Amino acid sequence: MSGAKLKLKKASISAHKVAERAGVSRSAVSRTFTDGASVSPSTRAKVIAAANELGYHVNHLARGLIQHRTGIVCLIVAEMQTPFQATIVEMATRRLQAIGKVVMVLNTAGQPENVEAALRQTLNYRADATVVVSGSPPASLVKTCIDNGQRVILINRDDPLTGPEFISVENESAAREACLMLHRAGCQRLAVVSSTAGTPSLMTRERAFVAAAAELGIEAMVCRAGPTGYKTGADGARQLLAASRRPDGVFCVTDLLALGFMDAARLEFRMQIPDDLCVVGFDDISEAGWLAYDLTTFRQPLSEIVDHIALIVEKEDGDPGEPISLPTQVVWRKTVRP
Amino acid sequence: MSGAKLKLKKASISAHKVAERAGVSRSAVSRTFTDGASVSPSTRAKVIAAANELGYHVNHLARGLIQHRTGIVCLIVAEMQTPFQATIVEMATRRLQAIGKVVMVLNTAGQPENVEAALRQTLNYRADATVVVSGSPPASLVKTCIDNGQRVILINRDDPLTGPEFISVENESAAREACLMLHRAGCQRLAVVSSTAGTPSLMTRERAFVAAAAELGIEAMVCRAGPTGYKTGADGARQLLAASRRPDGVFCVTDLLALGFMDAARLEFRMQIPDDLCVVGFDDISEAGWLAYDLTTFRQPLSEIVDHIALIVEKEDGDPGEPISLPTQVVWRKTVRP
DNA sequence: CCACACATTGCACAGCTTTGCAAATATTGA
DNA sequence: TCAATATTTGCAAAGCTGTGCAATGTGTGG
Repeated sequence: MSGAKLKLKKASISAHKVAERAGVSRSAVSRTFTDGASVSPSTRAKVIAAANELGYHVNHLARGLIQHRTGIVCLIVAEMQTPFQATIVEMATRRLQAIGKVVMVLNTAGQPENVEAALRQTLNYRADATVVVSGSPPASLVKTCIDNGQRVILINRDDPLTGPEFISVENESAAREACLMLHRAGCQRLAVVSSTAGTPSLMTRERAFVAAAAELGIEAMVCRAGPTGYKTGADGARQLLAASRRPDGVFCVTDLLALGFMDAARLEFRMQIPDDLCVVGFDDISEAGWLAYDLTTFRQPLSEIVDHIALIVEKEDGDPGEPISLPTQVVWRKTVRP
Repeated sequence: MSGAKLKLKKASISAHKVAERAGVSRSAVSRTFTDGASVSPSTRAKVIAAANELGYHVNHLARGLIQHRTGIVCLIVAEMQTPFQATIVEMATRRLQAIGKVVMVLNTAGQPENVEAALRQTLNYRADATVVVSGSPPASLVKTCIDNGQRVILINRDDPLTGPEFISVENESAAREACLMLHRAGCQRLAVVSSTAGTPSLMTRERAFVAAAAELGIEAMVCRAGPTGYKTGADGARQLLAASRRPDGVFCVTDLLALGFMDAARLEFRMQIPDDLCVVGFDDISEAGWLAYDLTTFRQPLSEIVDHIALIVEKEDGDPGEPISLPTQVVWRKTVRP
C-alpha cells in the first residue's frame, strides 16, 4: 500500500514565527495575548501587526495544556432535533459563549452506552465542565471527572449520585397543580399521557399527577404508548379516546405529547378543546404557542437554568452546592376552561 | 483583594504516572493507546490495568499538538432552536462522531459579526474542519483557515468565495417545480412568502418561483413580513389574505413559514386547505407531517448532506472538490390538490 | 547626579503527548 | 547451539504555550 499512514499536516503558524517577524521575544507575543500581562504599548503594537500579517491565532490547546483550563464545556444530549432539547442547546451555547467558553456537543444518539463514551471524551479533551442533559452517567466516571477538577452538572435528573451539581425544576408541584387546574375546570375523568422512556423527570410528573388525583378521590388513567414524542401523544389519544370511558381532562408530561394528543383528538375523534376535553402540557416549547394549539402548559425556566449553569462553570471552588430546584410557571392559554 | 488571580487547577493524571505504576516507560503507555503501534500483549495488559486504576485518559490536547489533528470539527450555526437547524445539528453531530470526530458548536446568535469570532475560535482550537450553516464568513478568515490546513464547508450558501467546499440543494429547480405543482392544481393567483433575512438559499427559491410564474404569464405576489419563522408566515397570511385579490396558491420558502401561514389562513380567514388555498413548503421538518398540517413540501436531503460532510472531513488532500448540489424530493401530502 | 522604585523584557522550564531511532529482547531456521 | 530476523522497548526531541525569576531599562525625588 502506498498511502501507508496519514502523515503530519502542515504546521500552522506559531508564536515563535510572530516573534521573529516582530523582532521581539516569544514571551512578548505570549504576553500580548494574555490579558493582565505586562507589555509596553509599542511592542504590543508590533506584535499585533505581525500577528495580523501572518494570520496568527493563539493555540488554545497548548494554552490549555499549561493552564489546566481549556475553556471547553461539554454538553451531553440526545434527540437534539426535538424542540425542547434544541432550545436548551441554543440557550446554553449562547450563554456559555458569553462567558468565554466554547461548547462541545456530544450526542448520545439515544443509546445509554454512549453516555459513557461521551464522558470519556469530556476527559480526553480536559473540559472545564460537563453538562448532562440526557442519559444517566455511570457513577464511577462521574467521580473520575470530578477528581480531575471538572464540574459536572446534571439537568433534570435525579440520579442517586454524590459529587455532581443538580439543577432541576419542580416537577412534582407542577404536576399537582396541573391536576388541580383540570379539577377546577370541572373535569371528572383524568388521564396522564407519558412515555415508555422512563426519563426521571417525566416519571416524577406522572406519579405526582396520579397521587394528586388520588387525593381528590379520582383514579387517573395512565397511558404510555411509546417514546417521548408527537406520535406517542397521538397514539395515546387513540387508545384513551377509543375506550368506553373517555377522559375529559388530560395532563401530558411533555408538550410534544400534548400536541400529538390534541391533533388526534380533534381530527380523528372530532372533539372540541377545551369544551369536550381539557389538555395541559409541560415545557412551553414554541409550538405550544402556535395558533392551532394555544396550549396551556408549564414553562420550564430555561433562562434561569442556563444562568445557573454559567454560575457553576465559573465558580472557583469545586465543591458541589445544594441541589437547585427551580419553580415552573404556568402559562394560561386556551386548552383549559378557566 | 485576596483572590488575586485564578491559580492553576490540580493537574489531572498523566501517562507518566501510569507508566510508573505499571513499571514501564512512558512510550509504552503511549503506544498502548495508539492503534497500530507495537506493544507486546503483556505490557499492554499491565498498562491498561494501571490506567483503569488511576482513571487515566489520553490528553487529546497534547496529542493534537503533535499530530496536527485535533479531531475537532466546528459547526457554525444560528437559531438552533428552529426545527430545521436543530435537525442539522443532530444529524451532523451523530455522523461526525461515528467517524471519530467531536463537534464544537459555535452559535453566532444571529449577529453577523459573530461569525468572524466563531471562525477565530475554529483557528484557536485548531479544528480539523469547519462547517458553516449560518452566516457569511469573511473571505480573509476563510483563507486563513484553509492556509492552516482546515477544511471549510459551506452549507446552502453561495457566497462568492474561492477555497471552501460547497454543499447545497437544488433550490432553483425545486422552486420552479413548486410553481408548476400549484399551476397544475388549478391555482390562478400565486404568491410566495419569504422573509426579510436575505438568506441566499431563500432568496434563490423566491426568485426562481417568481421567474417560473412569469413564464406561465402569472405575476406572483411576494410577501416578506419579518424574520424567517412561524410568526412571519402568519403575518404573511394576514397581509395577503386581507387584500382584495386573495392568492389561491402560495409557496412558502420554509416549512415554518408555511405552518404559520396555514394556521392564520384557517383560523383567522376560515379558509379550507387545499380547497380554497394550496400551500407548498420547503425543508420537510417533522412538524410538516403532523396531523394538523400534512404539508406538501420539498425534503432537503439532510442525510446525503451529512454524508458529504463526513467525506470531505476525512479526505486526505486539501484541494476543494467541485461544488456539490443535491436534488430535493417532493413529499406529496394534503395541502395541494392532486 | 544619585538612589530608588517601577515597568518591561528575555531566558528557561513545565505541561503532556507522539514518534524516529537505536538498543535490547524474542523468535525462527538450520 | 548459533546466526539471522523480527518484535519490543526506552531515549530524546518536537510540538506550542504561560510564567517565575533575574536582568535591563525608565522615571522620580532629593
